[in-house]
Amino acid sequence: MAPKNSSMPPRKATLRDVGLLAKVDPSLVSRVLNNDPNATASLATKSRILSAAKKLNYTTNFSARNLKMAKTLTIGLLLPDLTNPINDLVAHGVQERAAELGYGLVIANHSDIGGDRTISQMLTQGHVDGIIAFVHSINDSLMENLSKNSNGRILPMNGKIKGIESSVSLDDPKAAEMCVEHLADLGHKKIVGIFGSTSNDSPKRRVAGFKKGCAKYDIQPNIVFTQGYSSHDGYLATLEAITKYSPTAIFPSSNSYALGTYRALYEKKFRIPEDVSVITLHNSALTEFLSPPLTSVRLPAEEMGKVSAEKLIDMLNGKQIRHLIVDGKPSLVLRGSTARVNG
Amino acid sequence: MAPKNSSMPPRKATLRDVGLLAKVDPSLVSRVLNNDPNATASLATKSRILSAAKKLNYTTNFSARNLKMAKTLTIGLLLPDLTNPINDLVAHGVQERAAELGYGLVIANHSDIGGDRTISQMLTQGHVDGIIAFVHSINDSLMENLSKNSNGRILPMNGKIKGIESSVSLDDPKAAEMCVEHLADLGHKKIVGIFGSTSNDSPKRRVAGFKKGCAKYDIQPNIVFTQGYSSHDGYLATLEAITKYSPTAIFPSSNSYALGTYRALYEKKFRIPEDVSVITLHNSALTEFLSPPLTSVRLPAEEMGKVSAEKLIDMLNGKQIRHLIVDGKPSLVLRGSTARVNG
DNA sequence: CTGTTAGCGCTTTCAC
DNA sequence: GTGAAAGCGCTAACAG
Repeated sequence: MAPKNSSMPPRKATLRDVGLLAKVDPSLVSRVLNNDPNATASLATKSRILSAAKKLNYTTNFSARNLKMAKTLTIGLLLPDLTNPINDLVAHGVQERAAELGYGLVIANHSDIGGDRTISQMLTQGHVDGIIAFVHSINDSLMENLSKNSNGRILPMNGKIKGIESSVSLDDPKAAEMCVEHLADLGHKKIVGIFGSTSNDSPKRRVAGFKKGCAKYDIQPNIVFTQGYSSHDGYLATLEAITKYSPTAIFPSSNSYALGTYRALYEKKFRIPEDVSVITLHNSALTEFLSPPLTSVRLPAEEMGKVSAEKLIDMLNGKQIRHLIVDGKPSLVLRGSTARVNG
Repeated sequence: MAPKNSSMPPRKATLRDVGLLAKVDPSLVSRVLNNDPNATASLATKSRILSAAKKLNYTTNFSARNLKMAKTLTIGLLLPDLTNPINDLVAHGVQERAAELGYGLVIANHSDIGGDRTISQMLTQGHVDGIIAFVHSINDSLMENLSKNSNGRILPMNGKIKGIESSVSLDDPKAAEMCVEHLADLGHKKIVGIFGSTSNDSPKRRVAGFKKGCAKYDIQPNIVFTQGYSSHDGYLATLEAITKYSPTAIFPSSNSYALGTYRALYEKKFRIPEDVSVITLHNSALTEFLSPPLTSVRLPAEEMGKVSAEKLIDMLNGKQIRHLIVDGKPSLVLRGSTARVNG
């Protein structure tokens, strides 16, 4: 109504403003608004404060609170990229559990220019209290340093990192083994697995499961290793797999690889699953919508997000976390990309 | 070496600590470290300060700085989900330009539980100075409110939002038109476009381009509208398109839709491109790796990210931004999903 | 039940 | 060229 000195933001309300309006001290406002348990206010004042806060549209200034409390109640999630469909599941899990525990979440991805800097700044400059880092989002040794410099406020997810004592992972070995079992049940003997370098923990564990499964059925454990983790790497590896092993089944160990596998088989005019069966790890929107839909072994990715959030926050509260595997057995999701072997 | 009172974090160094070590006042340290132009320090002191800072591993406490300066030098990017492959491009663009301008970036996605709250909190609680919001990440009217309550520190990206005076978009109409042109050039007459509700700006503009293209070639502009924006929606729409129009070409207007289109055609045993051609908007890792690779019209998604970052920061500095379209003509990326019409 | 006090770490006049 | 002082908005003892 009154002609305010328009266009310029009416300075955000502070605790002091609320206190003035409610005729109480700012500190009391603080206590009431935060439901401080060891501070009891009369119902009358409480409601006066609450309505004053609402009227003034008060919201906490987090810079001030963070400065005072020397923490941000926010955690970060570092992802290698934004394209992998399981990121969405993981992020959802992290967000949900973090929120339950009173923490906010920010996401960063390392395809960002200067992502290394970005991520370490998030920590050292007090944007977040700790970080959940999808393995290999950034250089392992960088991660190790960061962890050391930050008193271990980094939790590797989906695999271990050398030099860091904590991690949250899934039962990748079991899942990889199940992939082989499924193929073996369909009569496949000529199987090729596609994996990243075993100098990294996650591929190493998947390879182990793959080999175990192969051994069980007396199958030759053929493996093609990739340079990186992209669909293009999966594509190249598949071409190599075809020429080298003439397989009846291929096991690209990630969704990204699988996309490349489909492409290579298409190019070389192999039909899926009539000529070659394909199976991968992790069920997702992608496996559901590929043509043919991609048979996969489901892993509890969202649950991994939840557990990670919980454990990181435990760590921030001084608890020691070791390496742990998220509960929940992998399960086969039968779609259209696997079939009984020909002949 | 020295047995530090282990395990507990050695309190982070502050400006005071650096000042003490360098024998100068904290305020001088601040000026030097920030290259304050109206403060000249002798070379000697300057170097003493710099080395002290390095020795103590000093980093700015952003909570304190933000509190003092009443801004965070951080912007937020709100995405509808983490699965759409163009997000990666957009995020990269935003990050790069923001960094150039001295701003950090945090990402949030609305598949997050309580994402509405999350995102508005980012703003009102001072985590970020402003937000770039991919359209329809959150409810439009919520976005409008948020914009009003935050003095317009929200910039819609990839389409307009009713009630908000600024936005950054791409030339979707032109791109949609080019899709039709390409199909027409190949002799297609029975084309179906798949679009979201035209009550939203982005689909509306794509539909306009589609119709314009059809008119130019005297083609019937058949359209199937979707409920949402997922692959599943694209799948359902494609089934409808097939039964209703028996098309020789389909134009799913997004990558997500296209995945569903592929799936539906596969299920119904239509071959791509022999029986039905498919073309979509936005070139990405997905279009490259689908089988067959998906012909698309490339739009400068990363550039849209850059421009958005720049314009949002302009807004934060008080400049008025209207609705603008990012420069850069769309271009056809020929892959394997389109072919001359049969017969 | 409520107010007073102090200070988190930083930037910014204003002195000298 | 450098220091002193004040204060951003909040919370946490401690009083009363």
